[in-house]
Amino acid sequence: MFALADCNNFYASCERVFAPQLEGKPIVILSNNDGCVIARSNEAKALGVPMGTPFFKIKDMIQHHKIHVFSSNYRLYGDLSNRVMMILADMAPEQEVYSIDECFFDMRHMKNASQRLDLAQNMIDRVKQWTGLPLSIGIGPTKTLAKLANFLVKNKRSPRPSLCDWQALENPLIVMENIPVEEVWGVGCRAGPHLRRLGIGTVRELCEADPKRIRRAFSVVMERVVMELQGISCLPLEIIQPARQQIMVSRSFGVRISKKDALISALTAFCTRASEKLREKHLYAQALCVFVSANRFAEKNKAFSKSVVVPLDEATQDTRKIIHHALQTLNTLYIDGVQYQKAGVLLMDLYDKPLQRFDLFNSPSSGCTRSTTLMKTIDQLNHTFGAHTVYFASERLNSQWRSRRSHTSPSYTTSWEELLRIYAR
DNA sequence: TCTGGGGTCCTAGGACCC
DNA sequence: TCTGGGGTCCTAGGACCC
Repeated sequence: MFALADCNNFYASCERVFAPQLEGKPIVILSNNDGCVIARSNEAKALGVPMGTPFFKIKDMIQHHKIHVFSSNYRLYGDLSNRVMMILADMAPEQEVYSIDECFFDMRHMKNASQRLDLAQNMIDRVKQWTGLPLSIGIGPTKTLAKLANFLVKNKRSPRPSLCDWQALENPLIVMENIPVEEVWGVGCRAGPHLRRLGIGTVRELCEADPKRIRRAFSVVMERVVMELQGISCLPLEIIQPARQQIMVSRSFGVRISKKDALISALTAFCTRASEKLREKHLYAQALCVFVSANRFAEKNKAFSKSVVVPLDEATQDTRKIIHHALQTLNTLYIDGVQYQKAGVLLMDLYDKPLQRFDLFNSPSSGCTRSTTLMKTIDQLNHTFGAHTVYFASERLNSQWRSRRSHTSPSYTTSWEELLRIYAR
């Protein structure tokens, strides 16, 4: 048995924890650069704000319905997510953190359904009391069915308000009959229409399909989805996070930029952050990819995108080396006159130990330890005295590219300056 | 005018080996 | 006229997730 715990409308709920006057009011959260709607409160969903819409297309609607708008505040959401995950980890032995607002648990050890329901209810109550965040829990014999149980909770089709045990449903086939196939975990926007063309439109129809036929028409992934719906567990709990395979940092720019120094500045910032992530995870990169693009929504002949992969002769986690290679690459990518909209850096071929190829005739240089010490010192300074206490100078050449964030809430839980203030009269 | 960021896995096809 | 069989590894592109 698996349980899936999921925070309701996570980003919107995080904002509400520190702005309780917004309880019951419609809220939307925007992506970086205030581009698209990426989270909505129930009230905003009810008003018909679609997920993923560009903000500029719904500005009138926002004003008309007095919808509250927030730029995304990942420091706040990340911190609250950690708190929720820690609370839950304390209550159940085996936890897989699946995303910023979701985690799976192993519930095999729970003898009966009432024990499972009690534990789940305790989790919901404790998270609400300790963090102020609302949680839903779905329980099922496979991860996919636990997800589906969670869907029932979110859509108020569960017998209980915040949790649902698939095993306790009186007639699961009838329930499946009334859920469109697109709601299944693993069926995306491409497979949905394809399944419908094959005469499979509901979860029940997918559950009753022949797995081998589905495998031929799709792939082993969809075959597993069918089996999971049938109650055959194919996706185990992943308690130990598998090692990262790549680390990416990229941003859309606040305005279109055409000057090379703005791109240099942006890439320096991206490389700095990517290298920090590398060191946080104790990894070394053996290759990197640099990419730049112009407006991707332009007509085909105007849309422009270019990327270059650079293999490194030595795996590294040294920000200087990564910046050096990225900026060298920029010389071959940059075209005068292009209006750039986005750029990024991707670190690839990650290893948990440096792959060192020493010179056959010389002893290992001391460069390695010097580099480690320098990076550690920089990280410590920035950790102790705040981000950007020390940085690489080329980051400040031109800050034209910085993203728009016009509706940001304070970092209530991660910055002394931005703590919530309460006044007494 | 304006459209996010960061990941994973699978498959097909090409290159190469004996 | 007629051109094998059985592998591995790598990469690009597609699909999916939150």
